[in-house]
Amino acid sequence: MASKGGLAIGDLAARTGLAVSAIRHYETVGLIAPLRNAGGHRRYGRADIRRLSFVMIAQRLGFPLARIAEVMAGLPEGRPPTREDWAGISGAFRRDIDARIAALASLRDKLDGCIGCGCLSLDRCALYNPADRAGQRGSGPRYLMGDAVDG
Amino acid sequence: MASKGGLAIGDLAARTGLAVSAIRHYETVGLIAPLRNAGGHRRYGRADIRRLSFVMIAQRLGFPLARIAEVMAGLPEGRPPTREDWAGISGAFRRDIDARIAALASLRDKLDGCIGCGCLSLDRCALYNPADRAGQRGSGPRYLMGDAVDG
DNA sequence: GCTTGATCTAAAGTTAACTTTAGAAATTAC
DNA sequence: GTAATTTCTAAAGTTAACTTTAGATCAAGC
Repeated sequence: MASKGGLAIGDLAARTGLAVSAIRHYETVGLIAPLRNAGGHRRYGRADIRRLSFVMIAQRLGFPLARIAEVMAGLPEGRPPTREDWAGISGAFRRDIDARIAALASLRDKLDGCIGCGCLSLDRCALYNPADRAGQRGSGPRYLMGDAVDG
Repeated sequence: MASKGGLAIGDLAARTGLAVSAIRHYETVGLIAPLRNAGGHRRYGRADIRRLSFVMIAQRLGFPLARIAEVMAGLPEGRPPTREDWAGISGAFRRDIDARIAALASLRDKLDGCIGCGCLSLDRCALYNPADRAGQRGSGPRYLMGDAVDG
């Protein structure tokens, strides 16, 4: 492992638990920008471990990579990010999480009400309130609130 | 619109707000099983509106179609489901939702703590606690993180 | 110095949940 | 009884987040 010139992608993978292919993918979507050595191999620095850590946390919280990249664009370019930098960008996530929790709780309560009364009909059910139905457009997978559900 | 022999797929789409293509897709994944008329066109009954309603609600709650199909397999085959039938299967979702809310709240608190203290490091951060990491799906070897890395 | 082993790039495959397209047949409207 | 509309099937396209594959090059161990 090259330690003076930075970590090789395999080393970074071992440290973060991510797959090498995943790290390369994060680069293509703009989450990290490693240097290259003479032979064209990627070399990562200490700050990159932290960046990936943050990506992993944000993902667990249910944020798509595009959103994470957006938020991480707020980190400084030249210098390594400080604790304050991280705290700043995580604030944006906090607000999102709080909103998602509230939405989930509200839906749960409505589910109870609707199923309980047996309405389950489009004209009256609170769950169908059009005002509630946020952006439901486009194709591809829908990212709904909360963590991934597994059976 | 054919009303005596059941609803046509377009009528059902109009009533539920779903796209015709989506309804057909739900059939291929086993969520509904309409009859066919002499010409081979799908005919839906009143119970199908309710089934789709439930699917839409469950989806908004973040459940994948496969899971919804699993749960809906608990509905009766021969007779139309009663309110009790629906209440029974929605109970499974309720428990899931409550768990997800709790998980989100816990993650939010840990995010506050971790970012606040600036640790964001694999060895100590509560967010990396392997015990917390529930559904890690997908293929490929996922390492469990635990190796001390950097302070 | 040679043989592994790691990395490189680019492209294609995967899963979920659909949509879009294409050509044909059934239904409805007038 | 046409013309217009709807529906049919099957296949391919879309998005997100990756993984897999293939062929080539770089780096490391002995």
